[in-house]
Amino acid sequence: MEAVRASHEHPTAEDIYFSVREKIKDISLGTVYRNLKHLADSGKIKRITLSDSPDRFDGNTKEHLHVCCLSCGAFEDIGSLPCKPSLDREAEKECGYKIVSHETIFYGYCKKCSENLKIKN
Amino acid sequence: MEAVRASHEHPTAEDIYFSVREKIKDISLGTVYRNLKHLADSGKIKRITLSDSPDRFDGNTKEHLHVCCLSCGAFEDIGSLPCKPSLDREAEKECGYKIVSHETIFYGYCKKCSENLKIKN
DNA sequence: TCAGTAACGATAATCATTACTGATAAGGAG
DNA sequence: CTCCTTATCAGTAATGATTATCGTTACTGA
Repeated sequence: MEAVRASHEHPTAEDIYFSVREKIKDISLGTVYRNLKHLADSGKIKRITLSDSPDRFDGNTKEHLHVCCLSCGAFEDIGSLPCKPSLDREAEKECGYKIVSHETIFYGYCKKCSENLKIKN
Repeated sequence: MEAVRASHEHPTAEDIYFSVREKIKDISLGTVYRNLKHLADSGKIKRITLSDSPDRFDGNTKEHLHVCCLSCGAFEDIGSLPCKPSLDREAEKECGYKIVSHETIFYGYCKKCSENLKIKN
């Protein structure tokens, strides 16, 4: 839990594994997965699933936006752009579901990758 | 391609496999995966990745919203709710990425599942 | 007709994740 | 303290979706 909260970089299970190993030298990867699952199921952390990359975990459970680089896979928060809090209610009216949350991910190219691509073309 | 377009229910690779098999009786699952990958990579269809379920594919490449049932896994479009077209530009300004698209998924409980849950409690 | 390429079916390999298995430790109840 | 229960762990096997490989077959165009 500390390890997930400490990192602001949406660590993967493996990242967590290595960071926890600095304190608990013989913890096993299975234990990390098990506890991440418990934390995610109980809502204390958030699991983020992307294609072509292992799941990431986010200690910040407040709704916020994410952006993902299609070239290098970098994954960051978009801190400041507000997400309309009324959106869930609107969606609820539209589809008849009881909405509890939503997740928005932007896809694009980070600064470094867009420059590399420009040079190549 | 036809099979993906024909279904409006965000089929999984396996769904596609069975539906294509009605026309091409001995097509293999590998071929289905291979072609779905080509179509998705070239932008002709969209791949949707969720946790705890296989990837789904969407023949409708126009931006639109999705909703997913946390209990039964049902997955549908939210047809009518508009997604602000300016959102990508706003996000771009905030994070410095060159944004090309975004994906929003709402999570909640479908009609049937919310009723079942009410009865249980 | 034939070389070159593209796509296929079948199956093996991969990789993230989860399940299983003993072993060990912790917390009562008597 | 001793027995019993419960929980957690490390280590490892199993799972399941997806991708890669391989040998073969189908298509194309000169």
